[in-house]
Amino acid sequence: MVSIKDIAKKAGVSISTVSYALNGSPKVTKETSERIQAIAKELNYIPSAAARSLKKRETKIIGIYLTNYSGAFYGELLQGMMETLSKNGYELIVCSGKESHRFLPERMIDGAIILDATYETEELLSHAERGHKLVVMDRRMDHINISQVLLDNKAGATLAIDHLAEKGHRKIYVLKGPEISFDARQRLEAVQKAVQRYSQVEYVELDGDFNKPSGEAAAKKIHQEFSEPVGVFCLNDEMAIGMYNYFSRTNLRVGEDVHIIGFDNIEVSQYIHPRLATINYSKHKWGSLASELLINLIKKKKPEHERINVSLIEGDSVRNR
Amino acid sequence: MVSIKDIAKKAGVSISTVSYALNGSPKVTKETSERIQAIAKELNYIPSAAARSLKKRETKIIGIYLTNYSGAFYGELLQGMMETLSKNGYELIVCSGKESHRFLPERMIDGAIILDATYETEELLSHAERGHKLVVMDRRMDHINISQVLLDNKAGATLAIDHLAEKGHRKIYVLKGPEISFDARQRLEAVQKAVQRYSQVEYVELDGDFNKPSGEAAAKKIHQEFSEPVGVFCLNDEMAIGMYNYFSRTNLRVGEDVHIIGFDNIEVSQYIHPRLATINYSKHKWGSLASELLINLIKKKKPEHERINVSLIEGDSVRNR
DNA sequence: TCTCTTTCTGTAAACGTTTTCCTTTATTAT
DNA sequence: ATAATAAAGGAAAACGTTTACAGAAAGAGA
Repeated sequence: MVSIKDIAKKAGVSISTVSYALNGSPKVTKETSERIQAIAKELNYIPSAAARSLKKRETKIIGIYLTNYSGAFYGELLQGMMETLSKNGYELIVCSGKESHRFLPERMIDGAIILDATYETEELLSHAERGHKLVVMDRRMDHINISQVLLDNKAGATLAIDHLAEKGHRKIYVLKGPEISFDARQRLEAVQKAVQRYSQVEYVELDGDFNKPSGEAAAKKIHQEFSEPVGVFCLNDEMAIGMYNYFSRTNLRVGEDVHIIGFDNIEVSQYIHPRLATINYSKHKWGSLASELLINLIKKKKPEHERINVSLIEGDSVRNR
Repeated sequence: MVSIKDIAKKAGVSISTVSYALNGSPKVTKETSERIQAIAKELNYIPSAAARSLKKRETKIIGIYLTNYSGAFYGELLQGMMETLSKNGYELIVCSGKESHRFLPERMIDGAIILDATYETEELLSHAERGHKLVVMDRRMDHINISQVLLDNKAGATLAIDHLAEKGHRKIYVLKGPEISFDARQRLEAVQKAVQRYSQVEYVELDGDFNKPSGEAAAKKIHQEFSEPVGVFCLNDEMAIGMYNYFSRTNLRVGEDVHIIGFDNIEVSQYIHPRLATINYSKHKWGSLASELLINLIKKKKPEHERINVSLIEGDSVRNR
């Protein structure tokens, strides 16, 4: 491996001069600098990331922690992150797998964005305490080294319940999410508050885990006790898709007997039939804002708390009762 | 930052003993070893990834290069990679963005899997020449440091054309992919060979770029010159979805007037109506096999060339003429 | 008692950079 | 001619590990 030492030898200068030249420092003449650059190119020199980051104590890489890469959802999010990060000279690496937790404390990365409910808040806190910079997208945290950008889950859930109620539904199921998910908890909380405003609606909670099979299971339950048209708020679209799967094998029709609204507006939602009513928000903006806050934090700015707005998307899966 | 030096001081031993102890070397007594471990924990010691990889010349991280994270497709693929990699003590990082190209030569990562047509073959070759280990999934390369695992595009494309022909279609459109894509080129080549076997079919090529809008554009063209039922082979599912979008706004019906078959079997394909006929393969296996070959390569084994099998999935988007 | 092993621990070099602080040389002012 | 200043480059320490090698202590065999 050719190092800065080899260049120095060949150029007849010291390694410090080479380092300065390669980093465009004004401490070295333009001529020597150019000569050194030429030699570096000629020798096919490539700096060692390890050596540099050992010395500089930075890597110019930031990590995003995800539970799973489950398709549709993350594409836009990551795209948004990438854009603002690379504008600021950073690279993004997607970390997954238990071992990748070491990236942050070992300083493989300069900061991290967290969207992984399985990452213990305790652990995050201890990282922040050591001086690492974080942005959380999936929990509330208050710390000098942590910014947060959360979805407006309450507004979204309220929008969904109101939509069902306005369409005349008197029996409303809510398909819950996993207890571990902050978004699920917030949405459920808002739902419970919202239904209180409609004294005449019958409200039933069903267990779910944000995955399709739990949607199918819940649909089965609804099917079994079916007597009149009902409304269903699935706390995410994924489970709503599961419901579609189940009902397609029955005599119950979505948008006629069972009126479904989801949350997230994932890609599939617009292609299924009937179009799924859902709560939408810009995943791209969510990602880019998170990155922006992280960069600010690294630049020693104050931690910030932001919120992403949501809106209702109507679809034929919810119609008048 | 607490380093092994601090531990050594506190334990009253030398730094080498600490290093040995922390790495479980048999050169140090169990007692001292345990004592040192305890002190390390107490001081909250965390090794420096940079220092270690500078010395050991390895990072235990491998990178996957992707053009874009476009949802549905990559989820399973990455999952497959993660599983086999973490079984072998490696972490996976997803690299994207022009700057991330430096990860490999700078030895941020021990090896890379390539699925990014914009990565120049020249560049890959020069990396391999320097001794870096690669697995390519999107091109053919022969080199002592490069393994490859490719889809059986030819079989897939042939299956698709045969399916349309068997269903009695006499006019067949093929919606091509971008010139830069190896998969697109291979599929097209196989199509051209396959249609020759059906002397009575009229065969027309349309330009596409693997994205939805190009599917819509092609659909428009088909619509304009429509006179009788036709078959269409979209070289990927994404473009087929684009066609559905277009035709849903016309009087032409998919599965009746326009018979569409795709390639990839992405998640959406099974939810759109009518179900898209397509060519399927295991993305999970593709990913895990690629990882396996890379690990073999790193272990100084010989490069290997593997192929992923494909199969036909029938759907109501293609019916008898 | 002496030497030879064996077992444990320490010394120091190395990995490839960056950066602080010097030294040399050339330039200008006096 | 001399001193003061500026400009360009070099020496060396530092970042935090790993590891080849050397050394010391202790027990065993003669």
